[in-house]
Amino acid sequence: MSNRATQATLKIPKNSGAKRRAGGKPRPTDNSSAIELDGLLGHAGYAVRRFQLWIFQDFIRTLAAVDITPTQYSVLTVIGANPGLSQMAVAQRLGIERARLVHLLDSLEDRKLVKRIRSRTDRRSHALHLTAQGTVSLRQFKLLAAEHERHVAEKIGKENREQLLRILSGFT
Amino acid sequence: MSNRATQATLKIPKNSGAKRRAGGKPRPTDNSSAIELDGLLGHAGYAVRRFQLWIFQDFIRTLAAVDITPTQYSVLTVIGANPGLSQMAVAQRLGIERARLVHLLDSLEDRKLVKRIRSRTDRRSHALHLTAQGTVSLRQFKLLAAEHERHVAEKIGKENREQLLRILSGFT
DNA sequence: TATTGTTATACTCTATAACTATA
DNA sequence: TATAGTTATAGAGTATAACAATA
Repeated sequence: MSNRATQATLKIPKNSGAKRRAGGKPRPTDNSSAIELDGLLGHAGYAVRRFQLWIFQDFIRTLAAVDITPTQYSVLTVIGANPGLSQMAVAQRLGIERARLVHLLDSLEDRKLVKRIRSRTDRRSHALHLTAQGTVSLRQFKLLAAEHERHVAEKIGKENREQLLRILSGFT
Repeated sequence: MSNRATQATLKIPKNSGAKRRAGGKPRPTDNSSAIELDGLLGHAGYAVRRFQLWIFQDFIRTLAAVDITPTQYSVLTVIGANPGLSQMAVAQRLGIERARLVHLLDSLEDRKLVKRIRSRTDRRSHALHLTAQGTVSLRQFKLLAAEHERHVAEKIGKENREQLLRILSGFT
């Protein structure tokens, strides 16, 4: 009923910015820039959603060569910083469903970036570790992620980016 | 390949905050608050994603009684402020796929909030209007949305919310 | 009994292509 | 030919429930 999905996924348009409209008389439906957004502009959620679309698109574009999404990056980073973590712990920490993390890890394990090691103390759980290759790769991913972060700074300004991080520091 | 979906949907946990862990000795996987987030904290995208999850959850919770999602609200608001707009125009303006907007409008039309009127000048397109009931309802939705916005201000601070809107004002 | 990881199902959203009716 | 709206399909993500192994 109220458990509704309200996406913020992405979309990297192939024909970005191209194709405006050749000639002919402009029709009322055409002047998209003149469309009134009304109250929407006063809503933090709207701005944040649009910003997140941009930021995720840029992240994916910047890390396209290594084929790593923001979610994959966050999983790798947390495992790298906390070797031996269980799947439950990673899922809770990042707010990912544990059922979904299974598939994410399947993929990362197939790519030899992560390994699951059966815990000896609690054989129900898996201790998560980066592989040697995963450790090396993550270093490269971090360089690219830093580049993405510079794009953010360019887009909204260095000072503004820092203020943003400060304002949202409570959401970890 | 790089056109990947990197969600930010939501999840309103039924058992919010409950169920921690009764007794027994704490296990290494249990101290979620001690888990190192490493570089993630320096990324605007991570903070923004977490913030958006919170904000959408609160929006949905606050408008649960009227069963309106952020996306539905944005569509209604734009139509209300720009009567006669075509579906293409709304879709472009809000960054919604036109194929998806069809279903969104089907639902809003079923609920008698919106009506599609065949354009007389271009019979391919529909001019979108709020119904009388839609106009009345939207006023109520806006009151609830304003209440949601106050929650945001309480959460991050009045000043911070205004700074946020200013920083992200470019993303419309 | 409870928890971890897993599998499975239903639903939402994105991306895409194709179809129709108009232009 | 091109465009607006529609329909359909595939993939990603969320929400849930159920199951096996283990605690």
